[in-house]
Amino acid sequence: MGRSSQSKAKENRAQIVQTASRMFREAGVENVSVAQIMAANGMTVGGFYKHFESKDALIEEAFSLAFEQSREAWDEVYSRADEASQDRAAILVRQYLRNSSAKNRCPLLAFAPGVAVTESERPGAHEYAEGAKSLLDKFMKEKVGGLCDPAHPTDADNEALVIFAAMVGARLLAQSVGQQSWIQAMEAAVNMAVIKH
Amino acid sequence: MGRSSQSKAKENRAQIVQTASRMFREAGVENVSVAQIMAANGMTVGGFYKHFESKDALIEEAFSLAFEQSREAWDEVYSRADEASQDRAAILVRQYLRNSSAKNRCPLLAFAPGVAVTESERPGAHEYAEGAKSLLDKFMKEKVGGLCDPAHPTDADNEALVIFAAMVGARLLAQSVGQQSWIQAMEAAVNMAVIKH
DNA sequence: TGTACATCAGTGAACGCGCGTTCACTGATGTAC
DNA sequence: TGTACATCAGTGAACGCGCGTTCACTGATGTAC
Repeated sequence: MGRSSQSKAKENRAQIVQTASRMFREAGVENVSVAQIMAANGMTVGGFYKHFESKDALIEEAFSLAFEQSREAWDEVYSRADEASQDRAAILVRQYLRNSSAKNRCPLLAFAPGVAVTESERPGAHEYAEGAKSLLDKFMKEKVGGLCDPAHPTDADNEALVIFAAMVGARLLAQSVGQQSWIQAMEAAVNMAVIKH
Repeated sequence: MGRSSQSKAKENRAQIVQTASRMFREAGVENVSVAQIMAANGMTVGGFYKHFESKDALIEEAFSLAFEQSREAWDEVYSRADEASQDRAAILVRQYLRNSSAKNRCPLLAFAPGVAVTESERPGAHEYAEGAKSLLDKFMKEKVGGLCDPAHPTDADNEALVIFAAMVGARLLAQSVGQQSWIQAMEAAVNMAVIKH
């Protein structure tokens, strides 16, 4: 087991980020060790630092990748939705609320900071904020046809913001409370709201 | 420094739970050690296990206390609000969104599980779920005059659920994204929604 | 009330564990001639 | 093309650290007489 070729090494690096992104979403950043990530790729822990400066650096890349893939998934939902049919944003919301398996967990929730700490202290805080903004932008673009001016939101902007916040909040509460009837009521409620507006 | 009196010991125990509840909300359960909690009460770590079986047991009590104090705070907001004036739930929502200091952080967010794990694995999961349900119950009671049947929600139930979810989701996104203009827009949006309905 | 003893709240050092990180080493890959 | 050497991706043991927990000990409190 000596050196890998440059192309293989590059491939390994990408694999590590992808695996970490998945494992972080499934179990949380704190509950996944560097050694576990390497083992999941059939490697040992020592080699990790040939690719990354630290675990925090990996967290940043893994966060960015997770949000990127979420954006792609949202685009796919949009593209599958019949252009002429009902509100496409409503379809996204429905998908979002349904799709609560561990593997596909939304990074907005999986990486959410339970507590707010100074940005420099929390690894990946910058990437999380950027990713959250990008998903919100994508939602607003579809819902109200473009980014609103945060300083002067229109009524339509505000309605869309509420639905976005409710969508995220509903899934947070649903997965926490873990009572099926409440989850269904939450989903029905958000679905109703998104259709009405 | 020998034994404390029984009443003093009981007082110390209550202080530990109160201090832990505050520190957990400020910095997160994972980022506060047993030794730190004891030091904050002017004690050393060894005595902790005369009061609690484990850190997990303290977490459970601290969670319950935090939710209990949140319920009391909500009651106080309700009682201060003029009975005859506008929607009292709207006042609560406004308070909730404004009150984002670290010390008063809502346990719904501070203790939110970023990832869903089996209930037995995550300390305090039961207390969190119960606390979340109790706050939702209190909100629904004020907003639609009583607990709705989760299996057959009315339209008013659904609207209240959306506002509750949006309130929580908005604060989660606001503290994460940390961009003041977005926070204000989020608050304006939720305020508008709660007043309209 | 006073005395002798048992109790036990609190002490602080030590233990065990998992984690992030380091390091000397290996051997296949890349490169210069 | 072949050969000699340098490079460096990956290995796996070891280190340092913080944490939850344990334990022998202390001495004021509680209790029995």
